[in-house]
Amino acid sequence: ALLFLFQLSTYAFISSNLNIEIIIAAIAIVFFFVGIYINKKSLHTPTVSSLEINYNKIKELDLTNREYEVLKKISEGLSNKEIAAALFLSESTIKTHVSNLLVKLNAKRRTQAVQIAMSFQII
Amino acid sequence: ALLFLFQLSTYAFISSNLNIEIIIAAIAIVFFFVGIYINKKSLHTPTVSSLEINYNKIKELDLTNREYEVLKKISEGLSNKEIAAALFLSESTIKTHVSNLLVKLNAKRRTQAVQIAMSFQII
DNA sequence: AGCGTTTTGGTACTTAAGTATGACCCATTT
DNA sequence: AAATGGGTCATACTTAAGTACCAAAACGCT
Repeated sequence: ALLFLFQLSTYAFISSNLNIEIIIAAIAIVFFFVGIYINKKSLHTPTVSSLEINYNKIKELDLTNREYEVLKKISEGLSNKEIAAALFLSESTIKTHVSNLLVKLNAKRRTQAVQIAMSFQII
Repeated sequence: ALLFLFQLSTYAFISSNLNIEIIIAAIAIVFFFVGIYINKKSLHTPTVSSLEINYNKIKELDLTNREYEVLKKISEGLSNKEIAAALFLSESTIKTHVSNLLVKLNAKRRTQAVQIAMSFQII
């Protein structure tokens, strides 16, 4: 893509009879933004990795889909009743999931579960 | 600086008798790296700020020192009893602080308080 | 069809969290 | 000296959270 852009620039210069300054400016601007684009791509990998979810860890912890869904809702600050309403389930079911969740995350409380989940980068 | 670079490019082209492709390539490369540099500068500011604590927001929320200390302990996943032990206070005192904290953060639960505090970047 | 797991839900219980109110101490401000 | 704000702690109460145990429906898999 870069090579194509470069060849396009050369061709545009040879074939056109535009002002030299304008051609140079155009090339400069294009490659300026190409630089920005490439840089953003390469930077996003390490930057986002700290925000990316470690799916392997989720499997390693043996969290089921529902348990993980509940975990995310807990981290959003929802009560069991609110989670139940959000997922169209009974509060009993949420309590079951939460209880299993705490065991798997080795947490005593939901607040600690959130803390542990963040340290594992699974939320 | 950018304008200077641009003018330098134009001057280099006019005064030299180098191959056109080489000139274009040189300009492309230079501005490509200028783009990377500018992008890195502008990206680094918000990246770091997302990890910094917004002390103005703490004042704005009218949180006292103790309330803020308790908030941090809550975010670490500690129970009221554990916070009391950590700060050498009674559980009653912690409950008072937590209650005031929830009002000031407009939260219904401690988990929500953590979520709100994170969104305000005060923890 | 049978097996294991997931998901769901219930009852009964204990513990933690959160609210409301009042009181006291201490330092700072008026 | 009196008022103010921060911090401490208590009692009494309500609500939420969490545990233990059980049971059944639902799902994927061989």
